Amino acid sequence: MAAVNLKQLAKILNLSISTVSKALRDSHEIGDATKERVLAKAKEMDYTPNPFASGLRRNKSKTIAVVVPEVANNYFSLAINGIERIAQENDYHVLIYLTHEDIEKEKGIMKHLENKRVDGVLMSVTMNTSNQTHLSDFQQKGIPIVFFDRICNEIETAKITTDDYISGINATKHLIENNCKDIAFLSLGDEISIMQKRKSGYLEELHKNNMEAKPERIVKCGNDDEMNYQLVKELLTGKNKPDGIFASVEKLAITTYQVCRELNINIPEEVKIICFSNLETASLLSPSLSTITQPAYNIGKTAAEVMFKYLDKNKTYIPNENIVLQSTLHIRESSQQIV
Amino acid sequence: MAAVNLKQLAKILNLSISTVSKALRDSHEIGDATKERVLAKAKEMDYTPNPFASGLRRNKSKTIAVVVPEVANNYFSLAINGIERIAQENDYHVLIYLTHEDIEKEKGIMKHLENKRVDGVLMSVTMNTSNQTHLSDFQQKGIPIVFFDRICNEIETAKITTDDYISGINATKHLIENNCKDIAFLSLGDEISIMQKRKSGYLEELHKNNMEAKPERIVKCGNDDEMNYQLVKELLTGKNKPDGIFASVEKLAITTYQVCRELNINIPEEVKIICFSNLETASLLSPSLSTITQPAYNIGKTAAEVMFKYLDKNKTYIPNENIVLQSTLHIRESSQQIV
DNA sequence: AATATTTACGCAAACGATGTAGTAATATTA
DNA sequence: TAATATTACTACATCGTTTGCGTAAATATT
Repeated sequence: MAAVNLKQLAKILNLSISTVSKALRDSHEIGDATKERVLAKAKEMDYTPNPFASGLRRNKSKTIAVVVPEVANNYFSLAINGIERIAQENDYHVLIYLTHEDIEKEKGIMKHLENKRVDGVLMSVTMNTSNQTHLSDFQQKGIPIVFFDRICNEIETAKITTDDYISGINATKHLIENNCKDIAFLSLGDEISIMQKRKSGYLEELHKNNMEAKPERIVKCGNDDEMNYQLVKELLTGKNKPDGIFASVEKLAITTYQVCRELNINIPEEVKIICFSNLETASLLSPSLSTITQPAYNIGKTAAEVMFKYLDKNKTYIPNENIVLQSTLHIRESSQQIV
Repeated sequence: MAAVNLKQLAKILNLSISTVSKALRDSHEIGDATKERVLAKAKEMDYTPNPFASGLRRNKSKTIAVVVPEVANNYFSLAINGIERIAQENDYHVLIYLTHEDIEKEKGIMKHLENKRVDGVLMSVTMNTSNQTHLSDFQQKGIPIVFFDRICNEIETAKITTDDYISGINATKHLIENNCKDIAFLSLGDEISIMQKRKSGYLEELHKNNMEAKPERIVKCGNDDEMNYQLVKELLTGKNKPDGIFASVEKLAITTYQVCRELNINIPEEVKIICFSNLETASLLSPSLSTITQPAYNIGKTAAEVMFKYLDKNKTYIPNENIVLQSTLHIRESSQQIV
């Protein structure tokens, strides 16, 4: 029942503990015959090294943490998929922590991780993470962080993102080409990097087309779905409503669909919609939803690969590096002018 | 930079290591004044115990593992959400492992976990997990397992499920009431418990209505989406197609929607569809999708709660217990007769 | 005042694996 | 043949915490 350890193995084999340990790690100090004997017995007795003992001794946890706002989210769950794949390939374990967009929870989690429980952290920060001292403090402890998607520019390390600015331009351009004259941008807080970039693209493209960027057309949504619903409803109620909506994240597009359904607003006739999304059912929606789709799986995969590139070399310091993957534009019914 | 440990704390406080350790754990052996002094200094120096050292000493990892087929799946991601919540409340960490429906991967993961890396495992087995010796072997090592959703009946422990049999009956009944005469069941392998129960409900209700259960109407799908697409396409091609489809899992319903779109089959006019699903956008699909929705978050939450109930008492043996939560039927357009 | 008890702390042995330093025995070389 | 190198192993300290036991001083009991 109890797990077998080196001591027991050594006694049975009539060898010393260190010999057995070295034999299992294929050390040159041990003769081939002995190695085979040890390996066979170890397999027979189903020996696996105690991770706490070796972790303590070697100061390696063989574990990385993934810190994300949500998991019940198509983007993040795909990213986790990619991360887990690479971690398994590297014989690493993956701890998962959810912040639920709560900056205090994020701080608490980082505090919990400071004591060498993990060899590295892959993270996407909270929409409220403006101050990042808890992250730089964390780095000071000698544990590397790699950011993906929601990055923290002020922290020096590798950052995996998508071409949010270009995508913001393209999405806006597409709406304009489909005859939108008054485009609203549904944002998710101002703090985070991706919002700023997506919004910049939106503003830049409006500017390029000599369209006015009205402040009231930038709707700052948050983590409260009910409140978001009200905000979008306000936006779409009454005469003076926009004829195009660029939702910066998937859930805001879904909210918009729900509002339109309630208010009996026809998409795309009255208002056209496009959004960042990894929704599998985008093409099955009514109407099918135009999306900018991020390579979520690859983002996670890449983030993990970069992390292991440094962990393998026992480097705890990761220099600044920006890896940008491309999103793809999927034009569907929700954003197209009816001809 | 390097994390502070007990030895350093003790030296600074001019106390022995054991006194510091006991003070931090609020032992009665230590005087109040000393305790305060230690606590203050520990906080000041940002001390946190090394998890490997205490894990090794106490034989406790403060970690549970979640083993599931997928994470990019609305059901499992919600369940993980619930699990993570309870784990955080109990000051536990959550390791995540994905089997991708691969029984060999499942075996490998369990082997990895045998060495006391975790205090307990919450799992939903692979669709191919028929033989469960790797699970009973695992239990023998003294680490408790709690199953949720995809349970393993042969293993004695707590199991959290939903009322799949009743739901199977209700879904089938609903299709029959909406005039379906020839209902197909899209299954995901025969091995797993939930499939058997859902199918039993389906068969039972057919029987009750004196409807023939044709073997060719039970389509055994798998993990390969492309192949599933072909299977569903075959089912729906030609004259002799069913007029109702009961998809046992969400992704098969989505596949069915896609096939119907390609073949220009009208839902619900030509074929009615209902499925088990936690899809957030079910009501926004075209047509909106009728679902049996499982309380995924609560299932995860309950599984974790049961686990901690035993872990708190240092019990590694969890007796058989079946906790059944109720799913809810959401009737939408895809399954209703047009009047 | 003598003894018993409590309080408050330190010592040292674990937990299991790892790696350095040491030691016989054998092999190689001058 | 003696000196040196190599091989194949063992002993032991170490990682950072925890915890049973020991003990001196303070307090309580008779």
